[in-house]
Amino acid sequence: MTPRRILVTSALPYANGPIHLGHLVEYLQTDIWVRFQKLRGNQCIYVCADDTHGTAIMISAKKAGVKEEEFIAKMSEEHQRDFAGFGIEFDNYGSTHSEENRVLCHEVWAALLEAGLIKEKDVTQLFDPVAGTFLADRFVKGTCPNCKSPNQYGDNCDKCNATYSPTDLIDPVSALSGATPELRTATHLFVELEQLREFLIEWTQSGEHLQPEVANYLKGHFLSNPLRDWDISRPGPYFGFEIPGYPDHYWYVWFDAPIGYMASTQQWCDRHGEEFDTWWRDPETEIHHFIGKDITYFHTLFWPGMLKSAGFNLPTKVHIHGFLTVAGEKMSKSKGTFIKAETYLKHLDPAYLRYYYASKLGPRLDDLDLNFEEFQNKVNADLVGKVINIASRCAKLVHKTGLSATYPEDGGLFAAGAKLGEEIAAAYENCDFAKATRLIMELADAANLYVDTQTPWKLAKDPDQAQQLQDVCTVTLNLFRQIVVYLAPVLPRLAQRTRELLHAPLASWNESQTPQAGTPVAEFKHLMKRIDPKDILAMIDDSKEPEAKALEAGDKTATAAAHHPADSAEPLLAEPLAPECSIDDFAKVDLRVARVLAAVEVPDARKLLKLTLSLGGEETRTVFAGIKAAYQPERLVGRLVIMVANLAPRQMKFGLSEGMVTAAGAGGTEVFLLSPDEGARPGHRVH
RNA sequence: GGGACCGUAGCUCAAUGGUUAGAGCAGGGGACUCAUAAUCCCUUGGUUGCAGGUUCGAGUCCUGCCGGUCCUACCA
Repeated sequence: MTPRRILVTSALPYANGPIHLGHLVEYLQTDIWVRFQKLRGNQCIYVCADDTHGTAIMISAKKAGVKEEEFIAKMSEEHQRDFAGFGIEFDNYGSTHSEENRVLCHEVWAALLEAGLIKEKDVTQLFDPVAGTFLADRFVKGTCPNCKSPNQYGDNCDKCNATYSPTDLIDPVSALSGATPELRTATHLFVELEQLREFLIEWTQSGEHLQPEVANYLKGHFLSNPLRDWDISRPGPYFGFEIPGYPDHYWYVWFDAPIGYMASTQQWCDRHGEEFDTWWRDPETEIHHFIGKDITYFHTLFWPGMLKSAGFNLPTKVHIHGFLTVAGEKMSKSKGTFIKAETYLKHLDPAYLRYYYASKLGPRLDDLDLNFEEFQNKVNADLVGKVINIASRCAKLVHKTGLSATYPEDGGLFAAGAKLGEEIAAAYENCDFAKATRLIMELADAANLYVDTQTPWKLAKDPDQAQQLQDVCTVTLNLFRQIVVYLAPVLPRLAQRTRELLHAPLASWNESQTPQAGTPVAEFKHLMKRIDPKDILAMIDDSKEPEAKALEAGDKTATAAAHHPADSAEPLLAEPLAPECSIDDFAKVDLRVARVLAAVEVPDARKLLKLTLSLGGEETRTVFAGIKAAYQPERLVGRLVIMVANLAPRQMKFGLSEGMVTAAGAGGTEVFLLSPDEGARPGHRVH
C-alpha cells in the first residue's frame, strides 16, 4: 500500500491565556492520531500556530503594559512549552502574526474579490472615544431598554431575556474605559456566503467530510435558510492585518486564523525544501482538521467556502470533539478544577492524562468528563496493574540470558494479538481511541493470564527448567512489546523506555506482527509510577484561587488570611465603576431588609426562583429573582436578604415581580446574595 | 423561542433491527505470592429516562413527553 500524504491541524489556541486541561483534549487527540499515522508509515505532518489577532489581545496587551507583539511572543513561548511538556509534537508551530500568513491572506482575499463574493456595507456600532476603539457587544454595558435592569451586556439582558442592539442600551458604558460610547458608522466588508450555498450543501452533506451529527446540525441550523453575509473586516485600531485597498480596515481575526494553518505549512515547507502546493493544491493530499464543537461553523462553512473560492484543497475531514468537564461540571477556578497544563505537569506524569483521555475519546461530539477517582483507578489498574505488570513480572528473570534464540510455541497468543492489530488500527483511524484502548487491554489481560498459568516464578527455582523459563519470558515480553507498539501513539515515553529494555526499534506498526527473539534484555527499571492520590489533591489545591483557599481554611482561620487577601482585579475590570451619582440619587432607591418566607422553583423558567419576602407585619412582596443556578430554594427560606422595595412592579412571563433582591457576582452560579449582620430585622431601611 | 446531540449496572462505556442487553472500574467471596497492595478465578448488580407506535422481532426505527449538554437568538 502506498503511504498516504496527510496534513493535520489542531485549532489555533488564542494567545490570550494559558493552556489548560480543556485545550489538551484536542491537542492530545490530534497528537495521538498523528503519531498513529506516522507509526503506520504514512507521510503525515502536524501543524499549528498561535491565534494572535483581535480586540481581546489588544486589551490584554494594554493591561499588561506591553506591545501586542511582545505579549503574543511570550504567550507563544508558554504555549509551546506546555504542549511539549505533554509530548505533543508539532512539525511546525507558527503564529497568525507572521509574514507567511500576511501573504496568504492577501492571496485568498484577491481570490474572493475575483470571485465577486465581497461586498461593502455600513455598520453602526458603539465607539469608545477614550480607548479609541469600536466596541464588540460584550464590551458594552448599560441598562436594559426593556426591563430597565442595570449592568446588562450589549446584546441581551439576562434579567428579562430581551435581545436588542447595543445602540438601544440606556446609559451605555464602555467596559474598557468606563467612558460613554458614541455611535459611529463605518464601512465593513462582507463575504456573501449565500453565493456558495449549493457547494456548501453538497460538501457538508456528502457524508465524507463530517460526522453525521454535525452534518445534521448544519442542515437544520444554517443551510435551511439563506446564509447571512459574513462580516470579515474591522475598522482600526485593530491588531491584525490591514486590508489592501481599504486603509485602516483590518481582517477580522476569524478570517486570518484558519489561513494560519496554511501559513504554518508554508513555514514547514520552507524548512524542509517541500512545495507548498503539494500540501494545499494536490488533491492526493488529505487534510484533517481537529476542532472543538464551539467553532464548528467557522470550519465547516466559512473555511471550505474560502478554500473553494481560492482554489485550494478542501478538508478531507473535520474531526469535531466535545468539551471537557471536570467532576461533572464546567471547570471552575474556585473549586480548583480550572487546571492549567503547567500546574498539572508540576504534579503528575503527562502519560496519565494521555492514556485517560484516550480511553474516553470516541468518534463523536460527546463531552468528556475528567473524574479524578476514575482517573486514578483507570491509570493505576490499566497501565501499571495490567500493562507494565507484564514486563515487571518477567524482565528480571531473563536479564542474564536474554530472549530465547527462536520464538517458542505460545498457543497462538502472539498471532491472535497480531490479528487484533487491524481492528485496533481501524479504531485509531476512526478516532475511536476508547475502543482501541479497550481492545489493547484485552491483550494485556491475556498476557497476564498466560503468566499465571505458566508460573515462571516456580520455573526459576528449578535449574533444570531454565530453557522453559526463558521461553515463557520470551513469549511474555513479546506480548508486552506488541502491546507497547499498539499503545505507542498514546504513550510515546513508554515506547521509548521499552525500546531500551528490549532493544526493539518500536518505530513501526509492523513490529506488532512478528515476534522478536535472541535479543538481550536490559536491567528492568520501573517503566511508570502509580498515581499517588496525594499528587492529585496537591494539583487541585494548587489550582485554586487564593480567595477560595482562604475561605476553605475555615471560618476561624480565614480571618487571618482575609486581612491581606490577594484580591484579583478581575471583578472590577469585568464591570467598571458606574458614573458618579449624588446622595439624592441614591436616596431614591429604598433598600430594605426582608425575610424570605417562601422560595419555589418556577416551572419552565431557566434562571428564576419565585420568592415571597416579608418586610415585617403583614407586608409581603413577591419577587422573581434570577438566582436559580446559585441557590437551592429550600436553603433560602428563613434567611434575611436586602431588597429594593420601591422598584416599579414588573410583569414577567411567570407573574408580577414586586421588587428585586440584591446580590453580587457575575451571574449564573456566581451569585452571592447580600444579607445584613446579626440584629437587623425585616423592614429596616438600608442607609 | 428554534436547532443539534445525548440518556443502557453505583461510575465510565459496548451492543450491522435478530440467542438470555455485555465489558472495565467500584462492591462481595476465593486462589496465588513472580510483580509497583500488582495478577487469576468466581460473584452481586438492569422495567435500556417515560408513554405510545412500526415490526415475526426494538436498547437500536418513528411520534410525543421528561431530563442533560451545547449552539443560536426580531434568523435558521
